[in-house]
This record gives sequence, C-alpha cells and structure tokens, in this order.
Amino acid sequence: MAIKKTDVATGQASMKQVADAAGVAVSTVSRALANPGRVNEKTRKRILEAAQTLGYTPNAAARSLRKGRTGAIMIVLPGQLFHGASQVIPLVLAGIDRFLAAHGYNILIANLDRDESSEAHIVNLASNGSVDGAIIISSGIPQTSQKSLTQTGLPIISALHDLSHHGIPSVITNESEVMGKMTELLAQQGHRQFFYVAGPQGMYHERVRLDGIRQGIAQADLPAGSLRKSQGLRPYQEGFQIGVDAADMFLDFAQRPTAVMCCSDDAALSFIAKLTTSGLRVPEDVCVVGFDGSAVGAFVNPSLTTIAQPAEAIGSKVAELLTRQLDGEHVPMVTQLDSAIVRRQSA
Amino acid sequence: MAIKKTDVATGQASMKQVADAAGVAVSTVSRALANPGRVNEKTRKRILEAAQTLGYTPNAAARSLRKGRTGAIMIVLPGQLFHGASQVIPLVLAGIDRFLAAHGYNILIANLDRDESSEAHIVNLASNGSVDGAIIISSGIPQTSQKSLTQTGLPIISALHDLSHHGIPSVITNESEVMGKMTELLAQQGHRQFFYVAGPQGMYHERVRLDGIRQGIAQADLPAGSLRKSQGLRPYQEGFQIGVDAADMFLDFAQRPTAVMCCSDDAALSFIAKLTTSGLRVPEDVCVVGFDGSAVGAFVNPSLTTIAQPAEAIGSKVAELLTRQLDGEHVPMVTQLDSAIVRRQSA
DNA sequence: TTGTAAGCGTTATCAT
DNA sequence: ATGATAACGCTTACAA
Repeated sequence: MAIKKTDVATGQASMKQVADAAGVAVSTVSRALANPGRVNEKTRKRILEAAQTLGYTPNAAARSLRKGRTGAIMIVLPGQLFHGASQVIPLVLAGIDRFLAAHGYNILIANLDRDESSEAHIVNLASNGSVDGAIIISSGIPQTSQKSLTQTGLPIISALHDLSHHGIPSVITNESEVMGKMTELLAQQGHRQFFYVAGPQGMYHERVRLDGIRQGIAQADLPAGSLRKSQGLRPYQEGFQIGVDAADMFLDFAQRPTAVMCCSDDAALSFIAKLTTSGLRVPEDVCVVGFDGSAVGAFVNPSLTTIAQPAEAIGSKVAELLTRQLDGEHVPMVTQLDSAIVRRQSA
Repeated sequence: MAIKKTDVATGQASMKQVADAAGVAVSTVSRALANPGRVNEKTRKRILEAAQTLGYTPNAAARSLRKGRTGAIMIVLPGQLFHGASQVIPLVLAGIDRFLAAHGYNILIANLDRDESSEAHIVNLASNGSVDGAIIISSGIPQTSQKSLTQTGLPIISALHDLSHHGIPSVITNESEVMGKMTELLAQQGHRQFFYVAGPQGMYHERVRLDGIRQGIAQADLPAGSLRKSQGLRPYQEGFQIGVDAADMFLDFAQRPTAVMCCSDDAALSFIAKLTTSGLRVPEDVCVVGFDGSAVGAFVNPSLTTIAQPAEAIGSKVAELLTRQLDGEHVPMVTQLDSAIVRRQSA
C-alpha cells in the first residue's frame, strides 16, 4: 500500500492541508481566516471546520517572513532580575506584560551584563527581525563594534532612565523633585546633618537624586556641607551590601548625621539592621529613609519610610508608548510619572 | 537616472544583496556563513567583507521557516512575577536565563492568569512554531477546549512542581523532607503546639509541605492534634496578607501554639510584624519560621529563620534538561535538589 | 568549488 | 467569490 501524503502529516497541519480538506485553494483559506467578510459564508464554515478538526494553527515563522512583523517585543534588562527586596524591575515588567499581553504582543527577555557577547546578541535580535520593538530598562545602550541598538532603526522606549538625549522616548519619574521634598521634610523635623547611602557612582539615578537632595538642602537654607555620602562602589543589585558598607562608614563618623537617605529599600533595611546591632535606635537616634516603596517595608521593624516609585504604571506607560509608536503615532520624548513619599516609622 | 535595486535597499540587507555585492550566488553566501570549510578561502573573505559593509544579519523568520526551529524557549509563569520579598520565581528565571543565554537560546515570557485568553495564547505559541520548547513554573497546565500544552508535542520541563504524572520531567526540591526536619528541630527545642501559616489550599507545595510537617510531628512522638493551620484562602502572591490574616487567627487562640511555620518568608515577616504590634515577642514568646530563603531575611529584626530553596540552581537545571531533551537525549522524570534550613534569630 | 532550483507556510496581487 | 501565482529570505540537494 502506497503511503499517501496525509499519512506522513507529522506535527502541525499547514494551510495547504486545510485547503485540501475543505476542497478550496490556500488563498481562500487565508482569506477566510483573515477577512471573514470577503468569502462565502458556506465555504467559510467548511474551512473553519476543516481547520478545527485538523487542529490548524498558522505558522508564526511563515507569517512573519511574509508580513515583516513578528508581534514580539524585546525587553532589555540591566542584569539580574533579582534585586533583593526592591521589586521595581519585576513590577515594571508586570506593567509591561499586562499591557502588551492585552494587545497581542509577546515578550522576549534579553539580559545585559551576562557576558561579553550579550550586547551583540541584543543588537542582533534587533536587526534580524526577531522583534518589532524594544523596551530598555537600563542606562546603557547595547552596542557592538559595528552599531548600537539605536542604529538598528528598531522602535525603542526607555523605562526609568531618561535617554531622550539619545533620541529614545523615555518614561521616568520626578525622583529628583521628591528627593528634594523629602530632604526639606527632614530639615523641618530639625535634622541638620544628612547622609546619603549612594548607589553606583555616576549612574543616572544617582545624579538626579543627589541633585534633588542638594536642592532640598539649599531650600532649607542649610550649608552644602550638611550632606555627606557613601562611596557608591557597588551596583544596585548589591543593595544589602551597600547598606552594610555605608553603615560601617556611618558608625565611624565622629559627628554622626541624624538623617539618612538611601538609594534603595534594600540598602535602608541592611543599614538599619547594622545600626540596630550597634546599639543605635531608629528613628530615635537616627532617621532612615529608603527608596523604591517595596511592599516589605510595611512589615519590618521599624517600618520603613520610603519613596514609592509607580513601577507598574511606568511599565504599562512604556508599553503603551511603544505600541503607539509601532502604529506610526508620534510619542513625547519625556513622560514623567509621580513618585510619592510613604511615611512610616523609620523617619 | 534609473533607480537601481540597491538604492531602494531600505532596512536590513538580505543574503541576495550580499551575494550581489560579492559577485556570487546566494547559496555560496549561505555556505560561506554556515560551512566555512566548504568554500574557497578567497571568495569566503570577499563574502564576509560584503556582509560586513552591508551590515548583514540573517533573517530570523526565514531561517526558522526553513529549519523548523526558532531558538526560543517559552517560560510559562504562574501569574505575577512579583511576589513580595520572596524572590523564588525571579531567581529561578535568573538560573534559566543564564543557562539558556549561554547556549544561544532566547527567552519568551508567557504569563498565565492574566485573563481567560492567556491559556489559549500559550497553547497557541506552543503549536505555531514560535518556540522550540517550554519551561513551566506553574502547577496548572495551560489548555484550551481543544488541547492542552502537553498535547502540542512541544518538549516541556517543569520547575518547582512535580508534574511527572503528566509525563513532564520535573525539577523539584526535597521540601517535604526539610519541613519534617524543621518540625523535629522545633520539637527538640521543646515546642509542643505548632501552627502552619498556609498557602493556597490544595496546591502542590501545600500538600507536600504539610505532609512533611505531619511526618515530623509523628517522628517526634507528638499527637496529630499538635498541629493547627490557617485557612489557605489566598494565593502565594498575597503572601503579606496571608501572614496578617493568620496572625489574626493565631491571636484569637485560647491556647496559642509556640512554634509557627509559614508558607513563605513574606507570610512570616508580616506574621511577625502583627505579633510584635500585639505585644508578643519573637522568638521569646513565639518562634516563627519562614520559607524561601529571601535575602532580606538576614536584615530584619529579628532576623528570619527560614528554609532556603536552591532557586537559581533549579532554574539552570531545568534549562539544562530542556536543552538535552531538545538534543534528543533522554532525561529523568524527577530531579530533586536540596533545600536547606537557615537558622537565624526568629526560631 | 560554485550555481541552480526547490521548498518552508504565509499573504497579497491579479486574474477569472 | 474564488483560484493561481509570486514573493518573503533562507537552506540544501543536486547539477555543473
């Protein structure tokens, strides 16, 4: 007995097979699926049935080869997804995911910093048609010796970092302003000496937040020397260690500041832990403020005063802008959302 | 002046353009790139140069249409990436990412529970050739009315949940055993009444962990009635609220247990916070144990005794098994890694 | 060693 | 309303 083609049909059914089963041409099947109106009701029904019984699913590769679009968005992450207790990146991701899922896009995760070749890999993904657009949650722009991500022509939006000077529309928060407000608030409470537990030196967030603190200090008519800061030798990922190191420095001061502001909740929590171990009381002896608004801050002792970033909103905003850009719309270069002071026990 | 084809060359250069530039046929270009040995050294050089100057990148859609593989792996997540301070899922993801990146795979994130259509979407991704394999970090298997993810024929590995009875090779931990050990340890410290702060009723982790606790209680020659538990009405994502609710229940007991074991560190932290607010001291009055091994547990007051899951190792193991399966190897149905007790101040 | 050509599964254009 | 057919960009026999 001869083996018929249909016998060999292994995995997925193709459009051709549906067409054969329904007794029509492939083009008719394609139309029936895409433009239901432009095909006879009866044949359409027949085709749909055939597709159903064959378990037909349109092949993604063929479709994107033909249409030039994939329906996938690449998310460029700065490194570890994991950030201690500070859930900013995961929350931004959640916001992105919610929006993009609702709009039929898939999410491709691309991680910077994993090794030397990862930047090349990201630029490659952008160039080879794997994705329709990119969201970048990182201060650095991936690049090879050949070209950078921005030169691929791929639509890109930045989350959390202002990359508008690179021509990338960015969704950021008013972190500088809020840091200033926080500083003024502490000054009003009588604090005169401040300590900033710094994140990695020179990074975007560090510049704008320090700016904010300095403005707040000026606003409160205090001398610039009222502010001291830790060294900023570690990346945000090592938040707990940042706090521990800074506490060591803090404890060595002859004249200790009474108000401490930290670059992250992780840093604040470990800073407090170290101070407590050394016999200092928070907030009685020292006030400590975190940054990020981690949920866990409400359940520690003392509970953590912090600055909450609208992380999930940033995510969905960024996703919204990207889809609008993909639809040919013009999007603003800078979109600013509001961070907010959350007052609890630690300050 | 007539417009030559090369003038119109818009975005990406194609293999055809490289071939033209190098004065060879496309097949030669393809070979030069794939089987460098099977082409003349001089032409190969010429082709590489042409590719270089044109900024050529092989089109992903065309390649996967032709080869039937995409190089992408789908990760099916149970819902929110965000889990309070318990970073198990992000860490598993980090492990997966590290391994897959090193092996040239891309990661496609698919989120369950986002709405009714998401399961269909996942099954669809599995059927339409978008991905070569899937890793599922969820107790539920996505399915449509038509078919389930397991019926797509796509290679799948499960992380954290034992789905071997569904024919899915699974990487899990010895959580049952460790819970038993923890219980015995507490009994040795003199505790006679236990309380389990439960996660969502009936879920895999709940069953195996409760089993472990009961075994431990039996092992310590204590009556089964020594164990009480909270109701388990909320998903793991609401860990903090789980702890708060359970604390309310706990505080109402006439005879309060002295040893409390929680389904997550989030639950433990909020449980402790609530008890502390009510004037109870941990560990003097009540011992509390968490689960997950969150980094933040070392920096809270009291620091948290917990059970650390080898989350990142689980991730890379799962990824390794999947790639081996993709390479046609046979993989074990169950792989067990060790969780470990981390003793700190709270118990 | 290189070129020709078929084909992967779609979609879109053009006839019919 | 439907069918033939030509792309989309690549890989891989097979032929030269």
